Amino acid sequence: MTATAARVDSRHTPRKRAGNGAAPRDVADDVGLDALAGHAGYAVRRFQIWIFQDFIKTLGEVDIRPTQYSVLTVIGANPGLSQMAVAKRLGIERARLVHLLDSLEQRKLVKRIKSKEDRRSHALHLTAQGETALAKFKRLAAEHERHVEAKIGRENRAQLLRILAGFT
Amino acid sequence: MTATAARVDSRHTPRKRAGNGAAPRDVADDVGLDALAGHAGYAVRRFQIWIFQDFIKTLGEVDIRPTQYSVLTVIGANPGLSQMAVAKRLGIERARLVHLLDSLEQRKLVKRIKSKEDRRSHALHLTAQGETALAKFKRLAAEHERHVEAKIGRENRAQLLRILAGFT
DNA sequence: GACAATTGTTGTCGTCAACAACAATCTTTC
DNA sequence: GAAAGATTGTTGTTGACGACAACAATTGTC
Repeated sequence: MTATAARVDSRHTPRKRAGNGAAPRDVADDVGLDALAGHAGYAVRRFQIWIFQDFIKTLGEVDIRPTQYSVLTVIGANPGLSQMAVAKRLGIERARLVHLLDSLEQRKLVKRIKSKEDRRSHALHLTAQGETALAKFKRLAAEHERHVEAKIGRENRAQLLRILAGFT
Repeated sequence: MTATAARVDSRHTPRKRAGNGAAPRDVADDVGLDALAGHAGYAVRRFQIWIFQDFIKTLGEVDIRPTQYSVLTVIGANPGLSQMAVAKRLGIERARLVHLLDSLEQRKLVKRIKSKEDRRSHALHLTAQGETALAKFKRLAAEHERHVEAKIGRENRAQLLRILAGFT
């Protein structure tokens, strides 16, 4: 007689599964989500939460979050970019990028160099320390990608990247 | 992969705008993102931002955000659930659900009914008003899904749902 | 040279996830 | 049956993040 809270008051509960007489194992296991099953946004949101948590955990030893990683990667691949260019490319506000760069600059990973051509802007570069650090970050990120493969399957991950290639 | 990756090629198409404002397609278009192209998390994040913005915009006339919609849908499909059960099923904190329900209850869409079996918990139900409102929300959400199809293709959307079915 | 636009910066506001603490209420254990 | 422990709803804080607005310095345009 332990199924007090676990048993859903099934007076008005619509029949979702036919004849499933199994005992409820956990509270939310027999809660139907049928209406949400067909929504792409919900699935994508849940997946994105999972993938970010794994990224944060996998890169936890170096204390790098996904947004920081993307900033470092873009700067590493395109040295000398302005803050505006980086923000526009990554789809983040330039106001937000200020704080991100403050943090990364304090950690001696990037440096802002006053541009000669346009004295309003800063040319962004990785420090030497930042380059070696980014190499390590990339190895950990590759490990994270393997976690993704293990989670959804190698072929499915490839299809996902193909489907969403237009958003990068 | 070292510092030689300064690949801001000479693809400078100097299409300078006329004195008119707002020509957002110049600075970042030729910035290489090669390193991020293979990262599933980045593509998923960008896609999730797009899909949420379209959802918020499409359901803007009724002022319903994705999380609110998911809460209403789950309650509508499973009346009498406790807050704990809803939170666990949707993967949101029960602390967060409190504010969400406060808002939805103020709008007369849901009601908390003190449970008789477990006087700590609340049984969640849609109001009559909430049920008719949810029907409208679902029509708008279906319209949003058509936007997704138009964006990534009907077949790709179906594959996406299949790949991410385990996360719902 | 006057005027508009851009860049980096600072600030505020609201959303969201992650915790921590608490009172009220079960549940377990002795 | 009472004490100890766990659960539920609630309040609060913290930090990451997106959106916006305002500002000084600088650049471009007329």
